[in-house]
Amino acid sequence: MSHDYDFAELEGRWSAVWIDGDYWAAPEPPDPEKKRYLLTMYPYPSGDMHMGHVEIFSIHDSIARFYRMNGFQVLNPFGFDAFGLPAENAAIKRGIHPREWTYANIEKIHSSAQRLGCSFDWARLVRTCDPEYYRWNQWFFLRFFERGLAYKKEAPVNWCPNDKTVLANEQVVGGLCERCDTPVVKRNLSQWFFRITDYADRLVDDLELNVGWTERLKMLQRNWIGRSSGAEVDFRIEGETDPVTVFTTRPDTLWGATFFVIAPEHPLADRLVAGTDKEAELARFRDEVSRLSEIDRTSTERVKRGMYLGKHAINPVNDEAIEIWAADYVLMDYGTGAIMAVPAHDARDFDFAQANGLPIRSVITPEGESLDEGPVEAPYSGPGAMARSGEFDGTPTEVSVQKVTQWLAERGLGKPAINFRIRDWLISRQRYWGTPIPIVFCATCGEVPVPDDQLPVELPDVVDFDPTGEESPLATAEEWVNIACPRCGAPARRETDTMDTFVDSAWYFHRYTDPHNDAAPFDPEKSARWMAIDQYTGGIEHAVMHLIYARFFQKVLVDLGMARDPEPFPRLLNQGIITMGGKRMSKSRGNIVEPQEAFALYGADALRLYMLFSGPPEAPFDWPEEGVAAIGPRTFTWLQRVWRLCEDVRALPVESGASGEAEVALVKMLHRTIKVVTEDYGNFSFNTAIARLMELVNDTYRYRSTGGAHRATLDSVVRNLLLLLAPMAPYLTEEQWHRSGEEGSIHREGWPEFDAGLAAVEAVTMVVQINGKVRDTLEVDPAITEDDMVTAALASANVARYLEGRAPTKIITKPPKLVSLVVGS
RNA sequence: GCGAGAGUGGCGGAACGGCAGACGCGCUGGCCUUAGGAGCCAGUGUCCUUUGGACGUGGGGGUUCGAAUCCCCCCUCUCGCACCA
Repeated sequence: MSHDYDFAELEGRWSAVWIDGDYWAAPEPPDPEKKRYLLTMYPYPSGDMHMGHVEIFSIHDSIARFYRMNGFQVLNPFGFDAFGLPAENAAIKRGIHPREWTYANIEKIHSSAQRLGCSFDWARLVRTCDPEYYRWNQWFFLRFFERGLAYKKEAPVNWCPNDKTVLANEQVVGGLCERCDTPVVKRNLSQWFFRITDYADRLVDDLELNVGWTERLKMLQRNWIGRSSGAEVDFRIEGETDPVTVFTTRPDTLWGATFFVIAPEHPLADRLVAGTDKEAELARFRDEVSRLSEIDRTSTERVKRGMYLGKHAINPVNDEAIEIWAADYVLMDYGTGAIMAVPAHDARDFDFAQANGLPIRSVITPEGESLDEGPVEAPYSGPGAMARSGEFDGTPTEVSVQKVTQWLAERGLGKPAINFRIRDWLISRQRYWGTPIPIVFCATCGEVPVPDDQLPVELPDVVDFDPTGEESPLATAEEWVNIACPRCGAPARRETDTMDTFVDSAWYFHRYTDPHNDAAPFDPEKSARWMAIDQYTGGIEHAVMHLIYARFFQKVLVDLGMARDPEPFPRLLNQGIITMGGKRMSKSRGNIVEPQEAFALYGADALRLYMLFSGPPEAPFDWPEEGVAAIGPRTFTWLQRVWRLCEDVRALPVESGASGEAEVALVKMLHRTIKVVTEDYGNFSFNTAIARLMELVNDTYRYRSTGGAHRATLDSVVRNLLLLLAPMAPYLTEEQWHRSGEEGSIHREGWPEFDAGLAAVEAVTMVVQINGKVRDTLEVDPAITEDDMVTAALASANVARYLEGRAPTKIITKPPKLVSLVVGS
């Protein structure tokens, strides 16, 4: 047996043992009290794993192993988010099938994850591009369709001219395509949507259940859903029979409405100008607006533009006739596409009123101020008392919104209303590599769902999957497209769009609980045994995509009777992103670092420790310029140091040395280490856990270098050190565990326990402060009384020197660590 | 513009109302070695001549016996939303 740390040899050997022995299989059924479902976001196979994956898998795997050693029954599954655009684009570039490219990458990541020592339950591996998986996407689509939660409508949608497909709102970031950064344009298309807006309220309310989410993430979702409550108010329109409804969060400012604005695209605009000389002007204006890009239109720098439509609206609270304008700052797809403009109390209305010489009337008086009779200098949108509002004058903001709304409702002029920013989830994609939407279009029957027993609708082997921009590549598979209508048998055509891949990831965590079920997506009973997920780990970049879609799906599953928990992942750990030169690591930027070189030079354990030691899991991590070489000095040499310590101890004669003061000190250090390292694991504070273990190793070396050789003490140190290190460095610890003659895997051992007496410190450093400045430190018994502390402090020569004979006017004691003396100057 | 978070040695980071800089990198020195980009041991915030002391956590103010930590203002950076009525 070699005595060197031959990481390559031992890591290869143990990896095979663990995998062949199915070491990480979750017990079935689990004990409900002892179960832990630990999930990490499954990767997209766009190549080999990169350092971002290495980081999150290192964190996640350490958590999983820690729980296992603490006696929990752990489900720790893995899979691949295998459908999607990059596969197709790569395939087009290389002239191969996306499937080929995808499976090749799955192989790479699969083997890298095993090489890294991830303790996934490999038998549960899920690949979303397998028909055995995606048939259930189709099955869910049909359930959604039955309940009216999936529907097709024509609407202006986000179109990425580069990827030649539509995108959901969540996939447009700053007006650019989330994947390729191309500016997105609007196109009017008939598309499939999931009715996520029906769940908007629950999605906001239930955020509170996610106790293990950061406030930041909850707020991100809250903002994205954008719930605002207020009132809908009906305005009569000159020359129209039906009133037009506006949405406002400030019905208390109704008396200050001095004009009325509708979106240029609003159908009312056409009717108002029909037959007047303004017809052409409106057409021109609308054309100008439509040619603006999303980015330009939403720029706050831009001057708001609009035109008077020549007609008036009647303010229902005072029957005042106010001008109706069309303006580009009012959006057709929020609220009702029409607003009442209150320039005195809304910055946008104020800007527009000033630019167009429209009247401005203040109707809210800030607290403690009287109504200003002069011209309004700036909009005031804060709270205050109502004014110039008839019977409501003096009503404060806290109650005015509610009172006015009620007053409107009683007169049939309006009602309470809630508006959301979130839009229905657009799930159609005009691309090949995805789940076919299981719908058939029949001339007589319309949209006909594919019957369950005909699922899966398998993806045909289309040769030309280059997107045309007009039609999904699936449309070229004539034999596949043209089928008989499942209802009437007449010739019909299949839907040729595929589903957004975020549908796949919206429920994959349920599939893991029952991955081989061929009669249902999963058995709800099996799922209920493991759900909800006890700890989810993954990137923050999914804050408003995957994490909202999956929460939505979960709620639908609850409504379908297939799930119990309202929230799927109440605890979520977002790892910090890995950057290189300050830029996010990504395939498209070409700054990906793959782990193979690190595996070869330093091994998986050193790489894992390097990632964990770099800082807290949530902190961003900039990959160093020296690259992989940084692993050497930071963690590889330390692992060698641990290795040598183990070998050194084992070479000592069993009867060597005698137990004395030095041994007791070392044992106490060991127990303190067990205590704090256990706490650190509990807080996912791996960097400090490693620091504590380094201190233990340093103390042990110091003990050896000063002649210490008590074998029994050292054996205990080594044994516990290995156990504490095992979740983070699974290979070295397993090897040394066996070299020490232990039976069985270290990863199936129980977590070490500390002796409270031994872990307690017997002397603490007591600080003596005078007027807040440290003047002396004394070693004292932790059980010291306050009186003894003061006595000891006053007995200090240093303290006496600073007191210069003066008696302290105040003495503060914080036993046993601090005495603070206050003296007058 | 609105909202949130963060600023600590040469570097990654500890501490989060009680000895600032744990641990590590880097650097310096010693030991060992035929040799070392190996290993072991020690030192390493800045300034002052010292035993010892002064200063020090982006800047300014405040609360407190005591502030990196709590509060207010400002600066810088990062992230999110961006005409959402």
